[in-house]
Amino acid sequence: MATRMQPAERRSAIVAAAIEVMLRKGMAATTVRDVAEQMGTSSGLIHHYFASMDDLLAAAFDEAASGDLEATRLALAAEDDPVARLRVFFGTYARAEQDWAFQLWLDAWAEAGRRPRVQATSRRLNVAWQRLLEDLIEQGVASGVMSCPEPGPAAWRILSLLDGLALQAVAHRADIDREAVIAWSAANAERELGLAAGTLVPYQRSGR
Amino acid sequence: MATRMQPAERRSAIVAAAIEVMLRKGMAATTVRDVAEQMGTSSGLIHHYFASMDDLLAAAFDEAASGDLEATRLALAAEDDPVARLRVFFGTYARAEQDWAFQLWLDAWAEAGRRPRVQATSRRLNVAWQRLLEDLIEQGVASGVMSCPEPGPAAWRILSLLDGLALQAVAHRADIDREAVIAWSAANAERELGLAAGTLVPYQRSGR
DNA sequence: AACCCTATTGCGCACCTGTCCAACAGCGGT
DNA sequence: ACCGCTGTTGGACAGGTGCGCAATAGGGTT
Repeated sequence: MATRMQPAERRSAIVAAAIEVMLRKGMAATTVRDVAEQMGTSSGLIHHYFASMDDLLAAAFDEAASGDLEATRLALAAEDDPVARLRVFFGTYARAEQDWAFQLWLDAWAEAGRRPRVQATSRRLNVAWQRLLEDLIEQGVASGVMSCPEPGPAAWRILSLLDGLALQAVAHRADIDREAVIAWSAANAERELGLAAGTLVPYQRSGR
Repeated sequence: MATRMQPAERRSAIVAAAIEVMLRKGMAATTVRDVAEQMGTSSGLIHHYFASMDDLLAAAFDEAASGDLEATRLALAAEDDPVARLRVFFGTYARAEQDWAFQLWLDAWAEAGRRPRVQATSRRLNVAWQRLLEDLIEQGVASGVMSCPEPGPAAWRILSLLDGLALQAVAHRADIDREAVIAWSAANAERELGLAAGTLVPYQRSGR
């Protein structure tokens, strides 16, 4: 019998195991028994903590994705200048979306139709990312270093671009020059926000 | 007993039924029995024409997605001027990705990990779209109306942007001003290709 | 009209899924 | 040392899955 744990610890242990399995097999293929085996416990235990599979998957996705969001928030707080913050945002967002992370988002979007709580979680986090960038832009506008008539739609467009690039990177499994991609999307954002070229990414590449 | 059909007809009837079900329930939730019921025949019949479920889903996705590709090719052929063609491309691509179509692509990408043939089909079509746009750009450059140092990456970036916008539209179920989105992405492409502002979309909106 | 070929049937098989639950076991308080 | 609360077990259960196969039926040919 597996050693008894405090409810809070056990709960997060289950979530951690679920994340592990999701990354290995994909969200749709993750089963109760897989998670139990990953933890080395019985399958019944999982339903003692989570009312349904939808619950568990939502919690696991939340944990995995919220981590990136918090990491970005933390990195942002370390900077004072709005432009420097924006620069950090591009760096961490692009890194957060790489490899496994974006595949998880894809799974969540596809699964959203069948799993209400996964859908709710995905939507909530999506909005949080947009709000984060929107606030960043508004700070920049307020301090006069940026100009942007509609921070909301602008944030939304910039995120769309980043997501689209991540999507293409996953769709073609081909290796992609991530640095060039970041540079291009940053250059795009510079135009969008009325910043001078090279402000966000000093090391411009060959492409326009 | 369902009326006997010619192999070719029956095969495409099965594919049509599969598409119907996929659109209604999502690719992952589409089962052999669902498709059979949709056709009003027995489930065994499906395996008489398709070796595996992977096969069937790939064929159905291929049929559904290739349709949009061909429609765009056809619309393109009706124009002579490279710029006019590009304008048509933006209109039809944005329309092709709306509603159900993009959800299908999402399903395909998420399912790709578990279904080899779906993965192969998705990749092939993805490349075809990029090639189509790349050729378009090269024609424009050759005739001197566009300037673009790297047509390949440029096409890839433009498609990323369009896909990202569609992604956000699906993720937020919120209604989105599609015309404004098209206008913005077209304006972006104008910069990318050295075209004058308003060349691709005459009716510019409020946003930058 | 007889016949053959094959499209079509409908069920069986083995396996997997989420969920539930009675029994069990170990830790904390008495 | 005892005992009760509850974390944990492991299997039962009903349903669903892709796939295979012997039997059937119906259209085209002779």
